[in-house]
Amino acid sequence: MLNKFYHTAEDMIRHHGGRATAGRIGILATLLTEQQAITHREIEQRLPQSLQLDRVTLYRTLEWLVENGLIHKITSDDRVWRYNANLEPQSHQHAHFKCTGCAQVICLDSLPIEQNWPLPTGYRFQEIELTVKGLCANCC
Amino acid sequence: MLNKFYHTAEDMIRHHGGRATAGRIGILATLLTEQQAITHREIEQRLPQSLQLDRVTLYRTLEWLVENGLIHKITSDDRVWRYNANLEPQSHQHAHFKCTGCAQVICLDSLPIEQNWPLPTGYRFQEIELTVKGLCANCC
DNA sequence: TAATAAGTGCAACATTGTTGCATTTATATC
DNA sequence: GATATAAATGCAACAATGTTGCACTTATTA
Repeated sequence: MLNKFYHTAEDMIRHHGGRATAGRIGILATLLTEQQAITHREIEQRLPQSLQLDRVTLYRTLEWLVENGLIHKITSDDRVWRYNANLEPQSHQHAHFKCTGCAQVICLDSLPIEQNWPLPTGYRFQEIELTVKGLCANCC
Repeated sequence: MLNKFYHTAEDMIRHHGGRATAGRIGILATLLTEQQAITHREIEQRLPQSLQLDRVTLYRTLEWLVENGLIHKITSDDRVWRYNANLEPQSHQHAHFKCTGCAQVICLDSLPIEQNWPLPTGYRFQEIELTVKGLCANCC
């Protein structure tokens, strides 16, 4: 199952002019398999034993993947970044759902986010961060 | 100017059955004077020299004020909590604006947040966190 | 004024993320 | 295929934010 994503991951990385290292491919493939956004620590745990990376390398690789638009990272109230692969590169503007029971985070692509927010005069809109909190199906 | 808020702060604290200590009153009064949400560190800097509190006490006092609904705290992408006094106790559900230039955070009470978000089946809505990012009047 | 629970200060710790620098490696070129 | 080189990695140390345990102090009650 994971193998399928290794090839995809390598392609995505090469398309962005980056070196296709084992670390990058493994990390991106791991994120591609996930149906949810996961933390640095969770990524570490899911990497195969043949691919044990240094914490710092993982942080730097994630940063590179974000900068190149292959993944995106999500703020949360527990002060931990969560990462999710960008299946469709163009749609970064979407909302997220966080379960207050198990801390699971998923992307809510279905939520359209209009950009007409009434700000104080003199303020300029850039982007919006929207997190819906509640209980997931398992925690209900 | 600050004195006016000390009396208000003390009243608010006593109404909630808490001890009216110098620390609590000073911290709440400081937050009441602010037109924006400020961080733990900024609160520390704004406290009068006659009231120098331990970091831990400040954290615990803020926690108490949040639990008692006198202030609320706001997540941000820089992993730092920001605190704001609750002028109208009932209206916790509002959006925030964060300036990407100076990191200033203000409350956008004018934004109505409807609660009809289409979640996956089996999911239950609890609350919503909404942060609009952009440039404030000073940074434009 | 004294008793007591509530609040505070200090030290140590935990978690998450970052920086500097030497070493290793993927890729381009020969 | 061998080699040069920039890019990526690993290690150690550090930084920022927040938490825990426990002894001490203080606001409140009686």
